[in-house]
Amino acid sequence: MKTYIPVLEKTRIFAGVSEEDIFSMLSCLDARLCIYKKGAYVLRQGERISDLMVLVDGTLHIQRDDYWGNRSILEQIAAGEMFGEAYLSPESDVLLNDVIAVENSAVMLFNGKKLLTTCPSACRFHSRIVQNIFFAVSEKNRKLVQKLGHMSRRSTREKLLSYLSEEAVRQGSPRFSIPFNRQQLADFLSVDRSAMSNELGKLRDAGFLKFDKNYFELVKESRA
Amino acid sequence: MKTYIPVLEKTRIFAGVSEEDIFSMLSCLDARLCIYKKGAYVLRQGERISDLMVLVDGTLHIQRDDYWGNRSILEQIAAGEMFGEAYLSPESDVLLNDVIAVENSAVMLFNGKKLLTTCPSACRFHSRIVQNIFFAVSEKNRKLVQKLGHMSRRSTREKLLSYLSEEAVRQGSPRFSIPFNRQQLADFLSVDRSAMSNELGKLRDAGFLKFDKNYFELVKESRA
DNA sequence: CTCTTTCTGTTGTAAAAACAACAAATGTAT
DNA sequence: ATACATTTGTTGTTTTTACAACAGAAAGAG
Repeated sequence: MKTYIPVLEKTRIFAGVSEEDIFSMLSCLDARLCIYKKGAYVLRQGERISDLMVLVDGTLHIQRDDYWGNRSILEQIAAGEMFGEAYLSPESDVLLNDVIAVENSAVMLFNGKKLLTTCPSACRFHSRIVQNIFFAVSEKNRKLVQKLGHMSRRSTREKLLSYLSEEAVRQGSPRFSIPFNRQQLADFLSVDRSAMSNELGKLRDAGFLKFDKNYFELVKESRA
Repeated sequence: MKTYIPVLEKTRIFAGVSEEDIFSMLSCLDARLCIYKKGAYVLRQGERISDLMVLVDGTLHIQRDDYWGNRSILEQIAAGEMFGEAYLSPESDVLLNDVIAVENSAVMLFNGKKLLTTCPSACRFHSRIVQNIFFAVSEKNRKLVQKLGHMSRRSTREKLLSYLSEEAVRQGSPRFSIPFNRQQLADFLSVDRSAMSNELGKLRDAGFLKFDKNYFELVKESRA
């Protein structure tokens, strides 16, 4: 578990807290480490959780498969990011989504109640951490709204352009890589993969963008 | 402003705080009251805010009109609910959406910074309030995820059934009213109004549901 | 009450997406 | 290197949606 303290130091939740202080807080927060193989479920729809989780290694997808087998990916979690923060409230219901490991991953769990209530021992950074979590939930909130912005577009083309142009802005360059393959991107935008591939082809032919695998380049001068 | 203290007492943010205590905190939190006429903009896309807002009277829509005029309603805010909580973080960017009053409304503003940092005067309930806001953001988070669940459905029919069945669960009855008219519901689900009306007719004819205006009734035995 | 505006359901048409099936390209394991 | 599995692009068909236009119902104003 000690191995991952340098990772924790760089996470949002422990922003502004030194490695030694993190170490001293681990036991106070009931910290545990769980390892998941690629493809394994980390959490399942319908579960009830009360821990805050931090992905310290690997990649996760928060997703849901509906009754007919349509998968939709809500979010990709990268190492250093937390998840489950929205379920720390006492009145929160069961999980609505599955969380699966898309590659071998390690997750660190922290007792939610102890995180939110002042602990008896000397956790000087307690209020700082609560505020950090609050900001993190806020940020996730804004991300969800942004994603809703993509999803609310009517056509596959618009969804693609909405997502890709946001990604270009976010990564600060018209040339960027996305963290999805085609099927995953389709699941993320909730569209059909082949139809999306087709639309990508049209956008390329119309001069809007170039791409190779998960590498994209948006082009200003389109000869549409 | 005093008029609305009983309203504030019933809000999430002031849960567990008495009317007198709320009154004494108003000045400490820079409380201000703003009145908006039906149809007026409360906030506009691109603005930067640092206040937490509580709707004390009326109804608001958080929505966005895209370049081509397609409106999408992200959320309806009812009296007693707060908004803007996700923008209290220092690193938050400009607003992505408009907020408009769908009926005459009154909004109370609180200084975001003062809410999050302990104030010099005797605000005994400060940490309680911070936690309240945290839970509120978490709840909004879960709501957004739920809405994403509707939006990720492929067809108008599935979107409708997803939304309506959730509403039935939420209101604890297969008979319920929704807070939208047809155009607003279409904007909320990001579909075409006439196509949606058509689909509603088909669902009614197939025996899935009955409706009259914004009153709906889901039927178990469908003769589809 | 009458006029006007808004809201809702219906229909036909054009456009787009889902679906299915397949081939080419790429990646992986042995 | 070969065999096998996965990913991606392409095409044709079917289904669904968006769009437009309109008529009846309901609501609101004078």
